[in-house]
Amino acid sequence: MPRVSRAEAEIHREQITEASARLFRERGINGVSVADLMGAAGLTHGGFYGHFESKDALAGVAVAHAFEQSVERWNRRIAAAPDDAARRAVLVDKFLAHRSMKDVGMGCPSVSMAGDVAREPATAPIRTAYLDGLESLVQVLASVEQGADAAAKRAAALADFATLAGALMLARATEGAPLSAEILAAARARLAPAPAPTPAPAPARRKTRQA
Amino acid sequence: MPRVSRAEAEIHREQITEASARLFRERGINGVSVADLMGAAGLTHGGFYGHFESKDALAGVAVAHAFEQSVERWNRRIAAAPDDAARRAVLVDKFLAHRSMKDVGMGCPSVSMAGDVAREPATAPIRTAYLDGLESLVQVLASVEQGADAAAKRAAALADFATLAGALMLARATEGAPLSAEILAAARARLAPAPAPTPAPAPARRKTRQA
DNA sequence: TGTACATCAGTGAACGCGCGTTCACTGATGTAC
DNA sequence: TGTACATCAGTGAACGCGCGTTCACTGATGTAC
Repeated sequence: MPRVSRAEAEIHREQITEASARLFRERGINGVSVADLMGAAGLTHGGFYGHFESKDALAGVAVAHAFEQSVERWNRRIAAAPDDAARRAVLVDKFLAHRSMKDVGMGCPSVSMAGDVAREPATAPIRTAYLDGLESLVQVLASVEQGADAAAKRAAALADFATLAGALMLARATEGAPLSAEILAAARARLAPAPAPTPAPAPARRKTRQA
Repeated sequence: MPRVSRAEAEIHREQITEASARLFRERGINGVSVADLMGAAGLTHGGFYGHFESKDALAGVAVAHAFEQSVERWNRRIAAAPDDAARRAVLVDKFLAHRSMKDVGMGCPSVSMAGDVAREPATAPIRTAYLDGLESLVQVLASVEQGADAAAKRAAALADFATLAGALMLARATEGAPLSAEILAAARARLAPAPAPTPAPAPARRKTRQA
């Protein structure tokens, strides 16, 4: 059915973006074909170039979208906490959760896209998207850090982020082995020495998304 | 010139392994073709399957080789230091050095291969190679950590490793932006708060390799 | 040491396949009157 | 509101290309005598 309405076409564009944001995180940019992405929106591959200039251009849009989702999620989480210490704690706790490690497609793109981004040339759209997205997340984290001044809070956020992202990356690469959970636990202990760890298997309903 | 001597064939196998260990780290497994790898050893692509069962099998061998190089390098570095604090400091310092970030092909495979490894199925040879290699590096780091007992030293090593690997990953993905060096500096400050940072541009000759 | 022959490391053409991108075409949508 | 026509979202075949892997072949190496 060719020539759908403009409203429908816009919905299609959003579906392609949404599916790309998930599939690129799960399988990497080379691991997903244009036909896969269009198929995820119920379309055939030929129409792709009516929506995006190239696969690379879409990768930039998709990564930006994934980071926006993460920033919104982080802001939602810290909004419910009473003070900065609790806000930082909830971000750490969710980021290093087992569920976070498993659901790559909805997880933080700072980890799942880092390898792809590092290998792209400096001019690729995905690099700008990644840089801006990471900066946004770092600022959210810095806003809840303890510190004498803004510089100290930012430095704490950067070091914390390195630990969080590194732990998730290593845990995923060793998934299936005991070492995987060991890494997550060690990072959790390092970043949140005092309070309670994970809240237990959860009683009733929970949100589906993560870090 | 077909049918070279067995000694030459063994050298060819080592050259393929060596080139793979470098190129896979730089460009990822999908970023290098069998023809590229054979070409790096001065051969044509057809002979590849006389040396390795498949590209996947080679990836396992190459990653294991890369980790072995890293373990040797770490052991060489700590051998020259007077005490455990100095040993840990030199490992942190070299891992987070600017040169370490730039030379992906000779850098630690725990960072450069993590993305590829995480997306491979559980049965892929590269997963076992990565797991064993990472475990070896963690043990080297644990052996120079401060701690009440072996468990505490291992936990410290795992948390430190997460910070090191995460910082290098994020710095590479943001290379070219000020944030990149900022991340490395924050991780360095977190892991080595007291002693001297980088030793300065270096006076005379230096080794070529890194983390 | 020398000869005869089997072995096998490497060659290069060929295989089937999937990819990103292009393009002529279709027919419902959107618009001008 | 109704009609006529231009627009353009999506289709599916086709393009050129590079990939991992296979295979018949070559001729120096390695070995048996």
